[in-house]
Amino acid sequence: MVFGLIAKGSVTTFYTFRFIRNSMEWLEAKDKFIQTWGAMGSSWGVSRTMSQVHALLLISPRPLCADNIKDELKISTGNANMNIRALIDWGLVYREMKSGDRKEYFVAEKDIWKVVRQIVIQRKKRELEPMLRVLDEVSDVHCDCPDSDEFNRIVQEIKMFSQKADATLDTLVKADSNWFVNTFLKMIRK
Amino acid sequence: MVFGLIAKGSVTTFYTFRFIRNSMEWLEAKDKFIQTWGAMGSSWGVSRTMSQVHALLLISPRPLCADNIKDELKISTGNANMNIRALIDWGLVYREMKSGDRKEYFVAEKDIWKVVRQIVIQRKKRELEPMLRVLDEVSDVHCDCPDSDEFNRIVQEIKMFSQKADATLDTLVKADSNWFVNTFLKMIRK
DNA sequence: CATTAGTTTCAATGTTTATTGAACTTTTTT
DNA sequence: AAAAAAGTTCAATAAACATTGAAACTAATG
Repeated sequence: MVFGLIAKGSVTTFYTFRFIRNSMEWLEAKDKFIQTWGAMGSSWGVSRTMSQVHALLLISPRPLCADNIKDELKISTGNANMNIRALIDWGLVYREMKSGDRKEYFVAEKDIWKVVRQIVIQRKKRELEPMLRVLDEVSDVHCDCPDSDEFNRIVQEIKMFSQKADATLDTLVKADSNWFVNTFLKMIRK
Repeated sequence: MVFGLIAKGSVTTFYTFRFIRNSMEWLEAKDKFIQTWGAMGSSWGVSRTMSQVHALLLISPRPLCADNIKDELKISTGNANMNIRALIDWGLVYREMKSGDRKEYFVAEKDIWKVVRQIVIQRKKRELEPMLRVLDEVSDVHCDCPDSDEFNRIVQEIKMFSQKADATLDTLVKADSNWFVNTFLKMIRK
């Protein structure tokens, strides 16, 4: 290992070059993860900033307060607040109090299986179930127009598929982490 | 059944009320389906108009040309063109020629299982695989900073989960429609 | 009970993303 | 080979969506 002496103001500080190089890598890696998680969010219909706040909390070993998040991501107080609240609504982040401190702190759910489960539960409720209701409303419309047969056929097909997906997701959501891993390992093998 | 006579300009037209009522319902149903499919798209990161074009083609019993789509959805020629092309890129819509007509016509893939499969293939390629590459890049960064351990732990967990998901989706994509239905029926029952 | 630290709200503003429309290219017809 | 018809591109514009910042609110402290 190579060592080095670096003057910093009047204090001479002792570092290993390896530490310096990896320290850079670490900051880059952290930033890249947050940016990528944010971009992924936005291509799945979740706001970029909300995903970035989520990423930041996921990799943080300790609870963060709104101010920490605001500073790290260089966003406004209001924005931080709104996105933290949205994450709590999604059930992906928990509030936490420290005794002797009136600030609120936040921690992310760290168990990835629980995170995915929670997202499935929420999107099912927010999108799949309303879609099923609409499919019911529009299905079985009779008329002498030549096009309504095809409409009914397709709507029926989508409805049946969605119901199947809905039921499957229910099962998935009730299952625990091991069940998930095992089932899909089995699926992969055959 | 109840009949009615309705004066329309100088011509007296003969309708059944039932036809009139259901004709309204049909147009409403069609519109509601297109609107809902569009809204669903936009909450999953797909442009509203692209999803609407998809919906329109899904329920159409015959191939449509760009002009039909432009008129039905009241959008510009350029917009129609761009979104049709994007749907072809996604593998959800096919080009079709009619002999004795120089216009291009378009048909949607109507087998819902194939539609879902195609979307899975595309999103896997466009999002899951790039994400896996980034996770590889940022994983296993060592440094003396106190936070890198948690970072590595979480990145590792996400990486393992994503690899599992990736493999599972590969299996799903290779499977045929019946396999899908049967497997998930089994999953639902136990 | 006034002060302060922390949180929430929301109109104004800024940013991103989608759409138009007109110019341009390509292909077919006369 | 000119005209017509269809298809494509893209800069300007419009619409959707996210962010700020300042004011309002709430709860804890001296």
